[in-house]
Amino acid sequence: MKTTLRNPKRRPTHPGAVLREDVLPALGMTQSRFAQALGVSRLTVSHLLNEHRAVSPEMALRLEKALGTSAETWCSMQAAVDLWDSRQHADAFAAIKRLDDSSLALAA
Amino acid sequence: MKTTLRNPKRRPTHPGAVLREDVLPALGMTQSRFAQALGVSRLTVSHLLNEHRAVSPEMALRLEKALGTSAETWCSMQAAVDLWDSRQHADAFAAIKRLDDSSLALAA
DNA sequence: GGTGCATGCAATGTGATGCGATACACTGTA
DNA sequence: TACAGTGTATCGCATCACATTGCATGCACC
Repeated sequence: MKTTLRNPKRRPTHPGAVLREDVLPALGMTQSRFAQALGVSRLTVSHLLNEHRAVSPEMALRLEKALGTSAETWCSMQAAVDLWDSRQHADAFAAIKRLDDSSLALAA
Repeated sequence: MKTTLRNPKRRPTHPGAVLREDVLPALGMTQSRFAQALGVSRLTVSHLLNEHRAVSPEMALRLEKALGTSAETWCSMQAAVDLWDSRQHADAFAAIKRLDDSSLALAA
């Protein structure tokens, strides 16, 4: 195997999944009312819950204010997904070689 | 006080500052050669070093491959800056009110 | 069956942004 | 003087978050 610490090959949980499976059911709110509470359109919530859109920093702050959860948490979850997705086509970075202290002086 | 754990009120360090003040000097590389090593244009590096551009997930992976530092670290630094910036005009979210368990059932 | 609500999705427009290319100006050094 | 390194401005391109409108489905209730 190539990777990694724990959890080899699964995509990290999308923040939208948490909202869809945990938060909204716990609140007993519809997407429309949740969207109203956040001050965004129904579409924005729908896209987010279906993992068709990422949590933006502003959305993270909205969730923080509405839910009391830290915006950092939402951003971290989103960043994990973004990074995982980017890693999937890591062949784009295959040509990048390590620059360590030994390579710098010589690489003139 | 409104916030938070330790809350310096200072803008978090931009990842570009780390590259500019620590990484590049330690490597003894010019921006142009660093850009070559990363496989991006000179402009991209320059903008990043001057904090005119954010570290994208792809750029974080490039830095990870070239420097050996984890992409998560770069993304976390960037997310901290983004969140701090968004918080500066938090008045945009002032209308959002807390949705706790007490408000849900009644809020029909 | 009909009505209305909740949801998903497509199309369109706007603004922001990451990136590249080109170009120009400034600075320091050979 | 000439060149390398850098900062910055402008254009063009692609992506994306978000709003709006419209349309479709599924479901509950009358």
